[in-house]
Amino acid sequence: MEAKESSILDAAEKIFAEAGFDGAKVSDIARAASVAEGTVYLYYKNKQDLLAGVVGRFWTQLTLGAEAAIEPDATTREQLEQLGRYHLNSILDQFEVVSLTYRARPQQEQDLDQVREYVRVFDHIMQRGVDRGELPMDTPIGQLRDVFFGTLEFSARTLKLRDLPYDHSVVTNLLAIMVSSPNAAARAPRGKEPSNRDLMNKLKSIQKQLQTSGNSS
Amino acid sequence: MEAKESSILDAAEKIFAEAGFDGAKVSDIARAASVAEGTVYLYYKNKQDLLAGVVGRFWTQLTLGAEAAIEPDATTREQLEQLGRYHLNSILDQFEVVSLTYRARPQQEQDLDQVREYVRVFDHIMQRGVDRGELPMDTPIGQLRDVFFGTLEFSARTLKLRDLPYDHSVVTNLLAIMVSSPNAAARAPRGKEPSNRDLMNKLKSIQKQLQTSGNSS
DNA sequence: CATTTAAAATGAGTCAAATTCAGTATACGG
DNA sequence: CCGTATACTGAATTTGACTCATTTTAAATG
Repeated sequence: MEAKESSILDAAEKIFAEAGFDGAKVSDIARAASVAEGTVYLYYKNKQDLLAGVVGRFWTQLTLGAEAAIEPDATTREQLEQLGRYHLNSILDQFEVVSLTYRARPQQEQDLDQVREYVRVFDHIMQRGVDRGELPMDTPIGQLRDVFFGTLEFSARTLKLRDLPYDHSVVTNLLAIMVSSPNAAARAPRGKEPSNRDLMNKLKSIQKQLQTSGNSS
Repeated sequence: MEAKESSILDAAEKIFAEAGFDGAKVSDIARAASVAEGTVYLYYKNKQDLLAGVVGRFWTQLTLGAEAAIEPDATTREQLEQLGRYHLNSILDQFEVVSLTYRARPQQEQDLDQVREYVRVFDHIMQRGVDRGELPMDTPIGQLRDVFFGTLEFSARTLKLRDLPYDHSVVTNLLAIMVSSPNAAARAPRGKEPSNRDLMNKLKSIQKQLQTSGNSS
């Protein structure tokens, strides 16, 4: 049965989440799934592998959710905000499973495939942004990805530690940092250097002046 | 003996680092420390506690090293760069122990005290920066801390994954983002938007043209 | 020194789970 | 209805953390 496998995963997710990896007994998981202990081992090589199954499914779901949460024709910045909001919300919500991700990646192994796939959602947004020239990229995408996910994950941990709920300012501030805000110039009139727009305007006016001058001569 | 305790820690660190927490047998650690298995339990309540000892010692060392790596009268930005460089180097260097930190923090528990202490090094730098008005703070320090450590940790993971060595650009770019860089404008001439310098040059050339035109007429 | 006593160390034995596997049940094609 | 393959079971095995009765070491005392 196909359904049995997912019933085992459900049971495992529940037990792992409430007891942690070490605290969860395979026998408990088997019981919760209404299955004999040996049956679990027909579907998963061992307890580690079972955890990988749970965690992998979680990240796959997360990828689907993220793709749904992003409006295809929003600006890059808006999309990043959508992803950021979605990501932070999700990992806060399922903090236990996220933490278990580290346990599913034993000693020196590659990341889970499903995590790598999830991360691609970010890469696609950024790539599109660069292609369209919406982003003044002076940092490689790969590095910005670490900024994005690293910051959000650590922020989530901090919020959990302090028992605080989702805080949108985390996402807002992160984006303000990562993407030099489109209205930064308007917001920050204190810089001593003139903005490009200022220069461009002056340039246009001089050009007009030049044309006029040329015509008249 | 005091020395015996640290010899056990040394052995544990070695075995944990090469075999991971689950792979490490207490009997192996005992053997490596030239001590009977029971003796380990005289110093540490259990295997978890032993791991906490190893990890705690690591972060304490890291705090000392960080304080030594920071020049007291450098600017805030310089200090952040020093800490960033030191941090990234260290966690790359002892990646296994850093990873074990997650295992030493079982299910929902507070961070290790030693980690919290380490993090204070960052807070002090930032606080001083704010007090002196060197930083245009529009994001709370707590959030910037998550940006700083989150980014560096994820970057380290990425580098390890790709088998790459320390990359200073990670620190540089992080700082460029966190602290609005003083020379950012001058450094990035390649964006599709013309840089200020480009505009300024064009402006100057047009102006010259205008003058010439004006003179001739 | 010999002797007492406390502290430190030992390692064989206990025990809780993860994992295996010989045997049993179920389903399905002929 | 039978034969066979597949799915399932749970008792038996194995592994390794942890305990504790016993032994060793070291310091204090006379």
